[in-house]
Amino acid sequence: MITMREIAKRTGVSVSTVSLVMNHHDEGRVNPQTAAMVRETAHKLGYKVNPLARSLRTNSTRILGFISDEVATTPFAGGMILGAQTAASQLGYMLITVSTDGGVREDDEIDALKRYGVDGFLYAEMSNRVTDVPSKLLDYPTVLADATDRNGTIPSVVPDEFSIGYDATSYLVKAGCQRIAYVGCDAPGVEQAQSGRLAGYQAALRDGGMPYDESLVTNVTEPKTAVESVHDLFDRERPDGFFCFNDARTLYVYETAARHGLTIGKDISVVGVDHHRVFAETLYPALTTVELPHFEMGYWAAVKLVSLIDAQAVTNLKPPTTTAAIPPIDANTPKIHCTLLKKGSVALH
Amino acid sequence: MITMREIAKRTGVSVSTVSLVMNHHDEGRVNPQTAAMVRETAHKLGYKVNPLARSLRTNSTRILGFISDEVATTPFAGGMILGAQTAASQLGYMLITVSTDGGVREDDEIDALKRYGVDGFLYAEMSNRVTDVPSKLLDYPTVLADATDRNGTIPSVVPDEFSIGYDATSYLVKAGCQRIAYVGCDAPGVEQAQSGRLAGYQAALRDGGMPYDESLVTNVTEPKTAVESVHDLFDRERPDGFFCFNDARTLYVYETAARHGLTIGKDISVVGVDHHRVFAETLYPALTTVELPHFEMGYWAAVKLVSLIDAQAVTNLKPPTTTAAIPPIDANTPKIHCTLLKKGSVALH
DNA sequence: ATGAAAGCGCTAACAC
DNA sequence: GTGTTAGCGCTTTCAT
Repeated sequence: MITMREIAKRTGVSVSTVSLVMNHHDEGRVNPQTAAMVRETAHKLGYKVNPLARSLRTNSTRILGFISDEVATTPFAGGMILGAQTAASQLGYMLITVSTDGGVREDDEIDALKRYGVDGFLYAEMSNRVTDVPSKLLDYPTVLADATDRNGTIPSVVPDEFSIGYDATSYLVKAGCQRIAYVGCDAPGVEQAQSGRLAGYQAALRDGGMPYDESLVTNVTEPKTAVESVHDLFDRERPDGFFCFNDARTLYVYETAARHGLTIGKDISVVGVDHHRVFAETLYPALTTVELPHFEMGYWAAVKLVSLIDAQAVTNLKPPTTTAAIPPIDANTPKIHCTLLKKGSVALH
Repeated sequence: MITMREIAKRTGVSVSTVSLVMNHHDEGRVNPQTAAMVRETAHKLGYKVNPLARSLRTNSTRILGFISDEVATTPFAGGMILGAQTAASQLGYMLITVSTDGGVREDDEIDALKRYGVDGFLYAEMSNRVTDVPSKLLDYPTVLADATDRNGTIPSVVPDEFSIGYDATSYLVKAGCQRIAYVGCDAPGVEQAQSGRLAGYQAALRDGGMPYDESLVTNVTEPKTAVESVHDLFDRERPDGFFCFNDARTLYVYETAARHGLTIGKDISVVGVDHHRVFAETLYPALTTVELPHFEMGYWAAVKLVSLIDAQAVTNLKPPTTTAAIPPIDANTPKIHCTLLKKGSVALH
């Protein structure tokens, strides 16, 4: 490992001078010539600051803690983690991810993260909900992802549920569907997503000049009765378009369609939120999907968190290439409390 | 933050004594009375060692680096991460996870991890393959998960592919199937999995007193032609049992079955490897699944890595409750080079 | 403009 | 048995 002392020795200056230069605190304090030399040898030797040693003095590790459960059970956690990691990496931070499933106690994990000196926390849910932030986080900078704080005091990043419903339904309207059904979800915990998407569905119908008809809406909870109720919807209403709350509900529709001998993309149109990639990629290219912005939520939550920790670190951040589809948000986006993000990608086929 | 100095002051001893006690180096060096006092006040004050400060002296952070790509694109990464994190947590280590998709350069991430002082690396693939370990890892303790090193020098943990094929097929034999098909995969990169599972399939047929018939095997590569070839297999061979290489291939079979008006669990039996949870949970309870031991691979890879770093840290480890299904492996399992793991859970319905 | 020195929390060799 | 001391790599105050 190459240290400041090393490059001080080689340059013939003191460690403090090197420190000043390496931290860009040399403006008007260090001779530009000296500074240049220091920088040069540092670069030549491939010097990198030891963040752990630094943290001993500064009380700042540039480590972010990412907490969530369900990492092992949903395919969506990965996107959020990757988004958060991408932002962290761009800002010179590191991400430590812990999941609290697997029998690991949440409070213990938080303690462990604190021991490792994280500068702040990302607390992520895997489905937009109102949540209680663990009290152990309250004394640290914390940002929620895919959830909002019940008390409204913690900044959070959530998807634009209304737009998801609106865009999906508009797509079906434009596709020429006459009888557009909504296969929703009234399970507890997802009220935010359900109501937002339903409202978007209704608005898109209205803007498309179509009436809102309650009998075209079925809210599915129990897997057991799910196929039945969708089957029922098919028989009763003969919809020609379906907006599905999530992957499971898309499956119900597909199953029912197959049993009725109907082909998606020909006889009926389906737009599903977030269904598993394998469907669209390998089997049902005629399915249209609205992807939840998991990557983007992770990304902007991390940006927000870093801005809380060190406001000026966030200047000159360039948004990630992978999120070309998100609307032009400036570096000072994530507003406090509730930032709306939307991936405008209703894929056309 | 409560430091050693603090508890030294309170107890009236020196910091070094506290250090000795807290590191269990007091045996025969520190008066048991004093030791007890130290321990007591440490406990009372909730003292926790600062691993970062310690690492400055010891060159050991007790942080493990977990590297993989595809965290955002496969639903399986989460299980491995959780397994690794669980083991790390049990052994007093922390896990920093980085993924190299998202445009982040692998070498850069490795450098970053080194800067943060990781003691070793877990390098994970999302499908059992022969891989080249990045040269940047060669000077650190490293363990592969779901992959083997091309040079055979790096320890690795992989699934027992043969048993997967054998168990799945045996299940179909026991279920009374007469014509058992294998829907395999001959895409490049998964040769290990494909050949192992195929061999298991053949062995189970043999042991079941059934002939191996090549025309019952179809190896699917291209999604485009996939449904066709499975359709073809249905028409040509009229199998009554299917062993499917992975979730996509299970889907092809389900699709084809639906189109033929056949019901899984009634007309035909299907055993699929690792298909998405949502299938079994919400729609097709009659599907039988063999789950790849992602959690276990992550878990044992981490155990192995820690044993490389600090052999005696691994004593008195108790295996995680979540892996009750894995065979009784002792703490000294992961053998060097190639440890075979198997989740013996062919779920019966 | 630069360096000496102190100290972050901890470990370990060495004295007493 | 226990304390003193030095030092890990870095930042920062204070002399010079």
